[in-house]
Formats: sequence, C-alpha cells, structure tokens
Amino acid sequence: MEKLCPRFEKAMGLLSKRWVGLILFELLQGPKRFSEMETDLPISGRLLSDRLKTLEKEGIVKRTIYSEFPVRIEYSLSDKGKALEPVIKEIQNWAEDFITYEEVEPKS
Amino acid sequence: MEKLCPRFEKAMGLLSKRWVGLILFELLQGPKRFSEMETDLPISGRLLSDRLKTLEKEGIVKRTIYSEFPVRIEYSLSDKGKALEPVIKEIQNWAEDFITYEEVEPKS
DNA sequence: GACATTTAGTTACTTTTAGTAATTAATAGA
DNA sequence: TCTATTAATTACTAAAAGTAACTAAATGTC
Repeated sequence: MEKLCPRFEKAMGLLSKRWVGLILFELLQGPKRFSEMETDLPISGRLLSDRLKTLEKEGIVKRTIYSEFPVRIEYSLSDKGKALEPVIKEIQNWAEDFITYEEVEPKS
Repeated sequence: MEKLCPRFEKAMGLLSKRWVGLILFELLQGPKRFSEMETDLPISGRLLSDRLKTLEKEGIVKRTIYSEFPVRIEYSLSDKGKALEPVIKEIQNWAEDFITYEEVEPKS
C-alpha cells in the first residue's frame, strides 16, 4: 500500500480535532470575536479558547487586540488558514449530496 | 452571519472523529482487511473496530465476509464513501503546501 | 467429532480529552 | 477607585481514547 504521508497525518490531526472544522467555517466568513463564535457555535468557552490557541500556534488563526472600551479581540484567518477553504467547501459539497434530512433531524 | 448548515455540522461530526480521515485515506486505495489497516495505521483494534462500525452504519463503508480458511473480511468504500475523495485530496494539497518538514519531525 | 489454527473482534481497565458552571483578569470610562 | 464589559481560566464531572489480555467464529486436521 501507499505509505501514509506524515504531512497528511499531521493535517488530519489538526482538522480532526473536535470543533476545528466549525471554527474554520465561521472564520471563512470573516473576522469574528470570541463572544460571537461562542454564540454561533455549539462549543463552550473553555474549548473555544483552547482551539483558538492551538490554531494560533499553528499559524492558521490570527488574534488581534483592539484596546477600546470594552476591549475587543478579533480572530481571523491567516493565508494558511484561508487556504483551507477548498477543504471546507468540499465537505459542504459532500454533505449536500449525501447527508439526508432525516440524518440531521432530532429523533421524534 | 451565515447560519451553520446542519448537514455540514453532521458531516464535520463524522469526519472530525479521530482516525476517520486516515481510515478513509487507506480505503480510497482499495479494499482492505481489518488486520491490514491495523498494521498500516497508528490505531488500536478497539477503535478501528468502533470506527468501521460507525462508518458502516453511516453507509460510507461496506463490510464483506469471505468464508475461506481462515475467514477473510474486507472493508471497502460505498459510493457515499468514494465521494469523499475530493475532501481527502484537498487536505493532502493543503498539507503539501502548508505543513513544513519541521512540524512533522519528532523533536530531536 | 474434538481440537488446533488463524482472523476478527470484545472486554476490563487506565489515561486523556471534553463538557459545565462559576470565577478571575484586563481595560477604559465615569 | 469603582463599574461595566469582554475574554478568558479554574475546578470539577462526564465521555472518549489508549492498552493489553481475552473471546468468538470458522475451517481444516486427526
């Protein structure tokens, strides 16, 4: 078999972290504040903070502080982060084609 | 902001499960046996079994039993599974472009 | 037919990660 | 200095992953 590529493995390790996909989807729409993301996504502050820190360390997300009142902190995608758009797009395409309505409906 | 699509959320939930990406990468090369995948991937039998069961239930993976001696069981991708190839390909592209050698090297 | 051999799982147990809620830090304006 | 607001962190509980030993199934051999 074709050997597992270490780069692919590393990439998968990042992207398969819970919530990372949704955070990327959110940030592809433009810069977002912490509280906005907390509201939009079904993720707690504790993990959102953790994931943003990881993504920042990986150079995927950029953190900008605006010293206003009250303090405003914006998260946005770096070039490395924006380059993940095709990945997210392909997942969307697949989801539209193969995930049925019933699968996402809560059990009645 | 643009509302989170439930289908996308469901798809992300599946794909962001640990090891699922690597399992898909493996199966995109062709049908594989349990023990082959266990050897190729850095995943234990317990979780491999669990993931394959989930993917089978989701209609992504097909399980075929060959009653030979010794018994042979093959896992392969359904159409729904094969349709994930563009996703995996885009992750590979991104990894090649943005994951550096140092990032995947063990600390020396 | 009992038994050995091989693949494919499962079970029982420990460690790590995620989820929840309350608390704290930081900052500027009143 | 005190208040208001956002952005986290901490302490605790629940769920998921990792590890290793064990079991199930199936067929060929004696």
